[in-house]
Amino acid sequence: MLTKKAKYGLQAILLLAKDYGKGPITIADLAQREGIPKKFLESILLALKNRNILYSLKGKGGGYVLARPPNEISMGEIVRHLDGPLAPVPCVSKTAYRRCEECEDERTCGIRLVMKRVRDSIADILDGTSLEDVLNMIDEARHEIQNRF
Amino acid sequence: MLTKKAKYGLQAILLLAKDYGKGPITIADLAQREGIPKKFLESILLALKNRNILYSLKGKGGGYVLARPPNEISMGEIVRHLDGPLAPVPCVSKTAYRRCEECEDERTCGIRLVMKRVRDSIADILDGTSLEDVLNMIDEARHEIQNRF
DNA sequence: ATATACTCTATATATTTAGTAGGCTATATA
DNA sequence: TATATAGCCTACTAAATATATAGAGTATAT
Repeated sequence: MLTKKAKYGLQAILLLAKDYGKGPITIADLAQREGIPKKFLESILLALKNRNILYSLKGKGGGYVLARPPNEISMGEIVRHLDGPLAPVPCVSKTAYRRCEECEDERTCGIRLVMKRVRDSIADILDGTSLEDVLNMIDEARHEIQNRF
Repeated sequence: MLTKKAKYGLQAILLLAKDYGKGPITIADLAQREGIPKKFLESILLALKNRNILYSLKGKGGGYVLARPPNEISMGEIVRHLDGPLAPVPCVSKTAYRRCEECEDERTCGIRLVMKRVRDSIADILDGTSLEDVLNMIDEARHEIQNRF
């Protein structure tokens, strides 16, 4: 399950992606528009900045902007940085592998064999979907709704 | 991330699947063989019994058995019952749908559009993999290791 | 100078996870 | 029918994680 942290982070970053190239947006503005506690969002955006997903400008007229264009930032990178590894068990994680202590032979662990498929599938989707892709998906969904009437 | 609860449950249930048809296995036996705290496993197996995944026999010679043959129990059913919905956000869950309060229009929410794909993919894998399938995967993995030498 | 806006450290609260303790109930079998 | 076996049920607790909040500090545009 996505935590609020990741969800808030994604909400804010999608606003930044939508207005990419139009200058910085303040934390206060993002927080208000999405109904996110300001102080909480502050710490989330800071984390994303440290990962070089966002860039910030201080002082008047300042705020946050994407550090890279929307097609160069994937959903996977964001979720991983805010919620940790995508893998359901650490022993199938590629970015944060950790052995299960008790596991006698990892290669023949049934749970691992299944969860590896799950991890690969999640990673394929999230790493294969950029912010630009998401914006396009939203547009498509909007058009579909229009065309129904 | 899978909780220990789900992991322990899966470990125990895979032992039961392997010896399906050979009579009941006690909690104490399962706990010892997998290094699981006995009392914790007790509550896990009870939950699986209430879901009609396991069946139990009391008294001497008693213990737990699968309530159905291994090909009729899916990984998805087990994980859902122990850890809750597979969906990363409640608004894309089929078994436990819940609306996001703040969300203005669910149909055009970017996070939802992406997470729906993730949910469907996880559900396809876990609901499409039975305990029998897992046992077969383990066997295949064993043979692969053999054939390397 | 001054207001704006991000940065950093510390703290608080709620919820979930991961257990533990102990008595109760049903059953096989001697 | 006594007894040991083995699951059932209720309650409690400790630790970790999630979800924030407070307040002082720092950089910057005007």
